[in-house]
Amino acid sequence: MTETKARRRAGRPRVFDTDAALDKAVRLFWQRGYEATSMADLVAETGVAAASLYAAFDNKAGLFAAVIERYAATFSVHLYAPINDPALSTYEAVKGLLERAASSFSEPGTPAGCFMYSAAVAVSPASAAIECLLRDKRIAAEALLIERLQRGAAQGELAANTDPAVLGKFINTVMEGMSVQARDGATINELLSIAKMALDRWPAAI
Amino acid sequence: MTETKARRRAGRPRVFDTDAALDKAVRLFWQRGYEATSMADLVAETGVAAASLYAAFDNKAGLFAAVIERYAATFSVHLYAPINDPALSTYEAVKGLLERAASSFSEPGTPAGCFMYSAAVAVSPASAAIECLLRDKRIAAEALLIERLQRGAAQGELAANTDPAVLGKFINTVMEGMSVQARDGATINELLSIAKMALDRWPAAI
DNA sequence: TACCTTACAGAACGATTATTCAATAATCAA
DNA sequence: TTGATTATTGAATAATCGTTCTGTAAGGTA
Repeated sequence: MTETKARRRAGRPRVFDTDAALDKAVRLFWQRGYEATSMADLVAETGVAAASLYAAFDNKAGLFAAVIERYAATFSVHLYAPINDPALSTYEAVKGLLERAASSFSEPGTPAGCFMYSAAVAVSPASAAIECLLRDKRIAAEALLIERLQRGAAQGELAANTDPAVLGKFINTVMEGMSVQARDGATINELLSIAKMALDRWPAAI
Repeated sequence: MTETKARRRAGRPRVFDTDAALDKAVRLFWQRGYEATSMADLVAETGVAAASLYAAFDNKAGLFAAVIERYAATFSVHLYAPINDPALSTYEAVKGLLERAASSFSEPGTPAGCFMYSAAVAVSPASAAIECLLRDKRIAAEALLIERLQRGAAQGELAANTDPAVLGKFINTVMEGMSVQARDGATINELLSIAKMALDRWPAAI
């Protein structure tokens, strides 16, 4: 937590709420992707003038980077909470992750699927850096999952012949596929059946 | 097969090879997606003048529609061949599908992943029809897989308590996830391990 | 009060977008 | 050879892209 009573910066104070604007921008990039979202769209949606957005975020790529962090701090934190919950068994943690994916990917109030998986999959060479930002986040999330599975394996929660790295990649793959399914209109119940099937034959220790 | 010696249309004959141009366009849209691929890019890559492309395909959306059919007639046909092969058991067919996905999604000569899953996932409202074209293809492919599983179930190849629709959606989800994994740099061996783990969930009849 | 700093609003920027026009070229049927 | 039809080329179209400039407003500090 930064100090609430922080020294006010000199100059005219910012009038627009940064997080509120980012929340609007998150929805837009989430729905349309990076390249298909124009600065004009962002200005219209946030109600913040273009020059103000540039002053705050440098350029479109900078705004997108801030949007990624905003999404991570809100939606991703909620999605991955079971993985970081020490009270849960490894199986419960993965089950919780997939079930949250099912509900969150099909949540009516937000665009379908996961922002990290849809916002910049295929992109022009000029925006390759943008694609990379999201790819790094995806890879980091997968690593987090694999680490959790490795801890579980170390505590004897997984069958001895199970490779946590492969299992983690598999779970992550199913989740990425669930995002595509959600984009194509899959209901929460369909997503839950998919998650259930992925959890079937869980390689528990004997 | 249309007649080879078809009556020549009146007027100046087309000089550029339509399929060759479409093959180039496939790669471009596959790599960059619909919106991030400009007509200028397509002109540079195919070597065909803009006006000629418009004469042949009406507009960018029409060209993209032709590109979809070209991809379906080449890559998709190869990918789904095991599903349509009556000599294979249901298990062998699905195994063949997933293994072809693993190798084709990581094939060095082509963009990573599957065109149908990456070329237009998040798109501007103006191009919503484009997104729909691909979604319809994805849903049709899933239906094809489910039909194959239903035939297998009817022949007693699946466990009695297995819902072919759920199993098909699960297999399809894994394949969609594998496309994202391939885009993020997964090797063919990693993709094969994922496919293997999905097949471990296979509900064979007792 | 007078500075200094930052943020605002709106117009303007050059570059790029998808698309079309006008002129010419190549084939067929007569 | 003449006319009809279609393709090609290269320039030109209006609209939109991300970005920046200009002038003014709103806060601090002295």
